[in-house]
Amino acid sequence: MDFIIEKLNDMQKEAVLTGDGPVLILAGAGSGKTRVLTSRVAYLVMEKSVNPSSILAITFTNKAAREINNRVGKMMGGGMWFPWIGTFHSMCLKMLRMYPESLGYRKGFAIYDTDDQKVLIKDCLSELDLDSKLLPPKMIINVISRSKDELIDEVDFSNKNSSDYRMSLVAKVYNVYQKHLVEYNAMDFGDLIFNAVKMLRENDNIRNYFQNAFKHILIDEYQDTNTAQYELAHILSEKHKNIFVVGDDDQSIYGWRGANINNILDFEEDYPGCMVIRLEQNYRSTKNILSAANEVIKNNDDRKGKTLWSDRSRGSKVNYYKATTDSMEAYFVANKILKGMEKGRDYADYAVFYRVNAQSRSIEQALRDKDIPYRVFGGISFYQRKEIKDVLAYLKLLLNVNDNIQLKRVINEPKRGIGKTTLHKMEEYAIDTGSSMYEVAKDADIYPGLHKAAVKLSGFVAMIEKLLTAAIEKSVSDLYDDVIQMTDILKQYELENTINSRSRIENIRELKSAIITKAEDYYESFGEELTLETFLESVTLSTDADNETEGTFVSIMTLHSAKGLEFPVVFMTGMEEGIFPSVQSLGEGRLEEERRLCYVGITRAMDEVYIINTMQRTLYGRTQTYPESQFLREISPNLINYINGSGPSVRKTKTYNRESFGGLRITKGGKPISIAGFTAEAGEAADVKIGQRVRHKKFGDGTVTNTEGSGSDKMIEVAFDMAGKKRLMASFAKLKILD
DNA sequence: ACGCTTCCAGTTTTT
DNA sequence: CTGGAAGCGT
Repeated sequence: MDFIIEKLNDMQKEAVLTGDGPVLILAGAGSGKTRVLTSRVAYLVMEKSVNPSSILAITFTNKAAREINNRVGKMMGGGMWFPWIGTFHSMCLKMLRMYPESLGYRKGFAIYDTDDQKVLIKDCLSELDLDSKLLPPKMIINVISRSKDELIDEVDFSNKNSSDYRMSLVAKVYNVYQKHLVEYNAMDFGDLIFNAVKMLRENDNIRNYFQNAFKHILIDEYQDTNTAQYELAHILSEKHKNIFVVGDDDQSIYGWRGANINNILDFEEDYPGCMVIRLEQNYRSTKNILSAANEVIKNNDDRKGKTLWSDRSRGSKVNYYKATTDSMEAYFVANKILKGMEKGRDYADYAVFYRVNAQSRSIEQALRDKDIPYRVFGGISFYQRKEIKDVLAYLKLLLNVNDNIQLKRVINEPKRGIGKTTLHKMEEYAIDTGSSMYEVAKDADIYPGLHKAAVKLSGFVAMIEKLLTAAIEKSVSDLYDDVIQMTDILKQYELENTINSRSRIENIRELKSAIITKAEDYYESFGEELTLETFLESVTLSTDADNETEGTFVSIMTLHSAKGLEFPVVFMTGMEEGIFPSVQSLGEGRLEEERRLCYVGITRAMDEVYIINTMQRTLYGRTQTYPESQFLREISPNLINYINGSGPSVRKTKTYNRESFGGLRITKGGKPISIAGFTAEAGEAADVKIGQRVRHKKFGDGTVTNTEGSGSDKMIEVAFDMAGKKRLMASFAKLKILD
């Protein structure tokens, strides 16, 4: 154990060795958070003789969970099994699977993803005769999900929203939606946490059992927990009070998804007498990069406050490049990467970040053009693809034939001549008889409205029945073969024979490899054959973020997906007001979260950062101009290396012809006539920063766009509103600083 | 019931 | 620009 402790700095040691009771670790970016967490787990087991099965460690991704498991295993020489390391969702699922009846569920309940939710919501809308134009399913899903995050059930929601007509309708949908979920024996993602809390609250025995079972609770990324997760942790830790949370309020970027930053901000009040330890030494970035990140984040009010420092060298300045178009931006990135490769860099050293997935297109194009291998992270994951979801829906249906949502997805996929009229009738009969659509399909010939479709329906039923037998007898991968073969799902794509359809076939084939790999892993870990249930569960709870970032390729991803990763060289693209920060966040006053996102981006970099914006961007088929991001101006110019000091904006500066502009009177020709009460001393504005508005006697008002050099040689570049761009000697220019 | 056309919306997304 | 959904004609 000593060899583990030796490697830690004082603060990390304190964190790892701290005694029982609540502990809050405020761990800055790159401060060795995972090392602390894993060391703590190893310490508890090896020094404090804590049983691994009484440790509950919660992470936000499966990847992080795996990493902790592996690292702890390695530290302890392997062979130790931690049954309770996982994500909030997987841990809750594990608890719920033990006592599903306590909530009126049956064994083997299904998990609904967003797609399933959407279908079910639409069903609920039509059942209630509500217009999906007035109440878009997406919005309803959002409202319901946020409510579950806040532990507001359908009854509470209805009571709270009785005055708002629209919301009272949503309340109705929420109610019917929950009813159907139980009926279909299914839970959505939000239910997993919500129901776990409910189960613990309402059942003394179950609560006591888990409170006793978990002697130590450790939570990673605590800043991104929502209210339900907070409550879960609170209940579980009530008895032993050993709650050890690690997080960084400055990296809370999932507020829009229900994360409650107050969980971390108020930890000290919620857990009186808790220990607070700050990890402020950053082992990742150079001093310059860190300073830039610190300068940005210090503009936030809603934070605990901490300043990261680094032992590393100053390093190079933060590079700033102003491109003309998004395509130029992308080629700048590509060329920089090629140059770096000549100097001995590896493709894997590079990451390109952007605010929205749609921005990846131009980046991808430039990289492809320059033959640079890359990989896009996030976006539509493999398991979200339509063709994969179709195959999975068949498998899910085999787990529960009464799951109408899956049945509706596959019954006419591929086309079997079963259309919506038939489906509508089946649905009605199912409601009338209180059975499922599959039961109705089985007895299609006894229902008057289904005579015509009866033959087709019985064909479908016969196929499913055969597959049901196969599901009992065969392994998941053999069952997959049967599904593909009997449903003939590939045929339509083969006939289509387009690039698109061929890639769909490839994906479906790829699914088999995924099944085989999972089955092998499972056998290795548990010595048992992978069950269909376990397979589907792991698929719904896994995401793209679990993918490996190692390899010889450039990683390109959204800033959100970048959290937790690090790269020697980072490109922050699209640093434009309206893109990043996004218009939506500006409109909703959610600037601080955007700024945290910027902080996350910069702190991913080890050696070099390139911040890029462009004057013209084509997004969603619309070309627009955006001003540079305010975050850029928050970094002081002495930390920035301006790659192209004067962009083409010089030539583009227009001569305004307005009567009055910025307190300046001008004539038709654009020449100022007089400036009332103007006085300025030479050198008064020697320390101006980029973005600063200044006034010049001759040129009028303008914005500082660049500064170069220092001391008496310092040059300032100012884009004057009327007179265009001028370069001035800082120590001589008579400039007045404006507010 | 199906396939073709038109229309529309379009952040971020660890589960 | 692009994918998905709704609408319409066969």
